[in-house]
Order: sequence, then structure tokens, then C-alpha cells
Amino acid sequence: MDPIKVLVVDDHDVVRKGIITYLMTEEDIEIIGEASSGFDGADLARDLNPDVILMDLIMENGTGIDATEQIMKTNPDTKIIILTSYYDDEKVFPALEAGAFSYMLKTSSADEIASAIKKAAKGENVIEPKVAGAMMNRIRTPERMPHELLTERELEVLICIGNGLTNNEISEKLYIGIKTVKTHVSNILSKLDVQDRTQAAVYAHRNGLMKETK
Amino acid sequence: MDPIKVLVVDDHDVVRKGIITYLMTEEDIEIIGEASSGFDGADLARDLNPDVILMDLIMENGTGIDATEQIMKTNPDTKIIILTSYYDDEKVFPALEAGAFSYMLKTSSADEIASAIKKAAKGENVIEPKVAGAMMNRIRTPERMPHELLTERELEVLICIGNGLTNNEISEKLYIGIKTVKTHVSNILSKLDVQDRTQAAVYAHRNGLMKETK
DNA sequence: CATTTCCTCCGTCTCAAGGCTGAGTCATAA
DNA sequence: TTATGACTCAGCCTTGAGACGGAGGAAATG
Repeated sequence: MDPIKVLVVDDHDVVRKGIITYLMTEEDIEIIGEASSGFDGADLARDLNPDVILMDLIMENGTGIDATEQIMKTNPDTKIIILTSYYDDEKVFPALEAGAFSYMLKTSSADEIASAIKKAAKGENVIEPKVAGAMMNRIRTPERMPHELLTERELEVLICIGNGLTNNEISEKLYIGIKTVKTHVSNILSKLDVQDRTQAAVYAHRNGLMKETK
Repeated sequence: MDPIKVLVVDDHDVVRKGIITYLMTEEDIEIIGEASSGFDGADLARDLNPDVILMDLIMENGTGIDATEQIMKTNPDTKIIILTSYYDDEKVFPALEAGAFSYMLKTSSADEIASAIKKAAKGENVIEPKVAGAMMNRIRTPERMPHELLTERELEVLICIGNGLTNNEISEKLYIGIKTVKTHVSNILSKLDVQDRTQAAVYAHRNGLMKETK
């Protein structure tokens, strides 16, 4: 059986070298390339057509999410294993939705990672227990995030609130009357189930709604 | 000359193994131990008395900051090199204040890290250019962060505001009169140079003041 | 001892915030 | 056509927020 062709994408030089050094001792795994950014990783994946990709999420040029989406278009059969430090919801689910095959943490032992690569090549998913726990929570609570109930306009207003604007400033910014702003604010408060604009601002920050404008 | 005795502290198994694997090829560097948490790292440092410690900042049990402070008490001559992914102000300066000797990023090449270890053993600091830039900014702008002007009590109140509490709720939580809360809030608003509590809440979230209670 | 800082509390006053009710327009779907 | 939802705006009303000024006690500091 041919060795498994693996591509390693991580902007941390020591991590990349470390993984590669270790994996070189595995007989049925062959490192065919490495990249230090999401962009380079996507390019290399297209050119080299690896069986498995070890992908970091947070990188300086092109996140692992974007790279994963890109690679799934050009190499739909490639199994992408996310290998990162984070296991919070906001990171995990976008990655899995983008097409990631497995999700490992960097606290995993080198053996576990080698095992995950072999399983991925055979079509078996590997999800870290901590990550799996987060997934179960998501499944157990099918209630959608409250802010998904918001209309586009309400979301705009919520972003303004999250930036500390007053109703008056919002009305000027969005070219609408202050009464309209108040209506939106009221609807937002009831939909998010919070008591005042300050709590709404907190909600926006905690749920990552401010990232685009930060 | 004796080889440099190095201790590696990082909760990411692949990072630790990777660094060690690489550094083993360096003749004048000897890995005398490794730890996967800040607590273990501090214990090992006390027992083994290494010349240089490679220390991650974010770990599951005991942060690198705490471990660094601890180690500086027991092993004041040990040079601690912070090796992490982050180069924002909030991470860098506490580490240097705690007694870190050098500050490297994980994007550094393995050669640079080996070089930093040798320089640290000789008493030369190594600061990553990106981190150095942040330091220069701090020096160029001697204006301290506004929230450093806050008193302890005011900081408590600000945290409450950041959690979306009303003045009334704050007064109950802190066992003080509502008038007192209002006084604190007014002082906070003027010290932070913001107009209302919502902007204060935003400030608290953006400047990482909410991390303890999140 | 004198000064400063911090925490505490009071009264007054103004205004933004937000609840409640109602209503007109427009686009899309049934 | 009718119904529905989103966006818009209005009036009325209550209350919390915040500014301003004043003040006392405790503890650190010079």
C-alpha cells in the first residue's frame, strides 16, 4: 500500500518542523509538502493533491477556515484535519462546516496525531473529546442563537449599540428617525431577551457579532 | 564548555516534541526536562535548575506568567524565554514584568530559537521585532491605559457594567448605596473618557477587562 | 500634623431610554 | 387578492442614567 501523502499547514515554524520530524518516523506516512499560510496551503494542495492535510486555524495570511473552503473546491477528496489550540464553539463549527474532516487539539500527543492521519486516510473521523463535548451541547440545544432571529436592519442597529452609539447617533448614521431606532432597539431587546442596551452590547461582544467592525 | 541545560514547558505535545527533537541536534544544548503545565514547569525548574527555560504563555494548568514569577523566586539566575503565539500588549508586558528574559514567537524558525537559547545563556536578550514594536509603542506613548487610573472599587463597578448590570443591581451586589454606585460610574466615565455606561461596557470588553469573569 | 486619596452618601435636575399602542408603506409569498 | 413580515414613524408615559455640588470618615503619605 502506498504511503499516505500528507501536507502540513501551520504558520508556527516549530510546530511544523516538530510534526514533520515526528511523522517522518512513521513508515506509511509521507510528508509531501508544508506551508506557513492558508493561501500557500491552498495552492500547494491544488498542486500536490495530498491525501491528508494537517491544518492550523489561526494563521497570519489566510485563516484555516478560508483555506479549508478553498481546498474543498479543488480537492474534494482530500481529508483535512484541523490541528489547533482552541476548542470553543466559534472556532470549531465554522471549521467543520467548511469541510474539515477531523478536529484535533495541539495538546494531543504525537501518536494520537499520527493515528488520526491514518484513520482519516481510511475515512474515519477523529474528534477530540473536548470538541465532541461542544458538539453534543450544540446538538442537545437545537435552539438557534437568539441573534439569528434578528432582521438585517436590527442587526445593523445592534452593531451600533455594540459600538456605544446612542439612539440619536444611530438615527443619524442609518438615516432613519429616532423613533424608528427606538422601535428596532425594543425589538432587539425582546428578541435577545435582555433588559437594556448595555446588555445588548455585551451580548454582541460575547457572541462575536462585533468582529467585522473591530 | 558545558552544554546549556534547557527545560521546555508547553502544553502542546507536538510543539514540545518538535522543539526537543530539533534542539537535540544542537551540540551545545542539552534538554534536561519537559513539562506540560506551568505548575509542573515550576517544580521541575526548582529541582533541575536549568540554564534556560522555553516557556509557553497559555497553558491549561498554570499560565506561563505565574510559572515565570514562581521560577524567578526559586531560580533567579535561570533565563526564561517566552515562546508563544501572541504578540499583543496584554500578553507581552505582564510576561516581561514577571521576569521573562526573552520573548519569541512560535512563527520563529527553529534556528532562531536555538540562537535565542544560546544568546540567553550568554546573557543577551532576544525580542521579536513585532514584540519590540509593541514595546516601542508603549514607550513612545507614556500615556498609561485609561483604566489603569481606576481605583479597585471603580474597576469592580466597571466589571459589573460590563456584565450588563444596572446601578441598582450593582448596589445590591457590592452592598453599597445606589448613590455611591452613581458616583463611581461618573468617575469611571470621566476617567475612561466615554459618554455613557454602554460605551464603558464596550471599553471593558475591548480591553480585556472581562476575561476573569467570562 | 497636614494633605491627599479613596470610599461612602445625599439632594436636585435634566434627558435619554425604553415600554406601550397604533399605523402607513412596500415587497414577497400564498 | 390577501396575508405576512420588514421597515418606517408617531405620541404618551415612566424610570433609570448621569451631571453637578456638597460632605464625612478612614487610611496612606509627606
